[in-house]
Amino acid sequence: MMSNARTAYHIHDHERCINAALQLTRDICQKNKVNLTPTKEQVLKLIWQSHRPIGAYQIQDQLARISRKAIAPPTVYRALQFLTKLGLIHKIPSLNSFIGCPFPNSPQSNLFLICEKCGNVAEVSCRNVDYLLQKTCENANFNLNSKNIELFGRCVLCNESKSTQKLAID
Amino acid sequence: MMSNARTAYHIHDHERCINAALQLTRDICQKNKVNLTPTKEQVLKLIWQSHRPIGAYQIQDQLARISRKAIAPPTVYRALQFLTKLGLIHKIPSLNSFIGCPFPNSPQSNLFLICEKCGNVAEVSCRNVDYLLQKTCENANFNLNSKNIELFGRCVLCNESKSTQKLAID
DNA sequence: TAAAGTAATGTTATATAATAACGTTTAGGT
DNA sequence: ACCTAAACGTTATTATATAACATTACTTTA
Repeated sequence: MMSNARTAYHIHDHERCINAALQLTRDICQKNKVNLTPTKEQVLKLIWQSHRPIGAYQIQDQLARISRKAIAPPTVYRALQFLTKLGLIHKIPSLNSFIGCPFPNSPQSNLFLICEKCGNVAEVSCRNVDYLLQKTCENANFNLNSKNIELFGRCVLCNESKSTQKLAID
Repeated sequence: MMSNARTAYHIHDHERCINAALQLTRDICQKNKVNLTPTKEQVLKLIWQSHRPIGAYQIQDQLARISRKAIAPPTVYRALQFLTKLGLIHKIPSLNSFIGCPFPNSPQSNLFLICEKCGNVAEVSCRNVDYLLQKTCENANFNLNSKNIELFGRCVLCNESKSTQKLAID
């Protein structure tokens, strides 16, 4: 089982998350012989600014501020599509927003642990879950292709500190 | 394990699905002492017209045609919220659309089996999956509240007939 | 280096989904 | 008949996403 819950939900050196994501991204782009342009890299960085998913129009705003010029939605959505195809980011449909994938090379599909209090999202990649869902689908004669698994609840930090809201990242 | 995959993905007497849903709905409204108005009942029927999820604006169109007057989005969204709160319908976030719940009384949360070819969606309610996800969350110190589990693939019918597209309902 | 080709980005407009805020109607209860 | 609360209507707006086409920039080849 792979998970980034330990880091995502605790105070940590987030620069390391960003750098790791960037390095992985460059590797994967090279491997796939696709061009990671400055805009796309910037979008990835913006998505990785925290463990909270971010909406396309928030990205648009921030991108416009950074590049000191107007950015139209298609620019953002193109970058998002590019990164999504490579498995570097995920869309969380119920939040209409996007999050960086901590282990884009994982063969399993991911569960999203979405903290309803602090908004941080961790990913878990788990063979057992994959296997059971596969079996469940087989029972229903359903040929499984892909999954979106969103789990809502409270992360450790938010659970411990009922009253005072602490954020792992802000 | 409860599932409506057998009916949803096969040719069947859909009137029975509709009637069962209506009956359950009336019971549940009575139990909860809430008022199932004609509009809300009509929206439920429209959602249950097939096993394919339907968008709010499709509902709006059809409702307008049936009632021979203009219907504004809030009317539809109010009905959708009402029905959702009672667990009678579900939103499928990745499709921005709504589907009738075949077993609103189930204690487990549901998996959606979404056929990418014919668009029909079946639900599966499964203790094992619930249990495993609960355990997985506990491992991550995550306090699970609710889930949205969307599984994409091919239903039996669409899998068998690779070329000719058959629809269980149309 | 010029021309041609292709990838990336810009631009404009529009489609689609959802909600806010407030006014009006209507069905029961007294 | 009058009051109340729920439901519904109305208007406007916000949020999310994409289509279609123009322009730029980068690459490759002649």
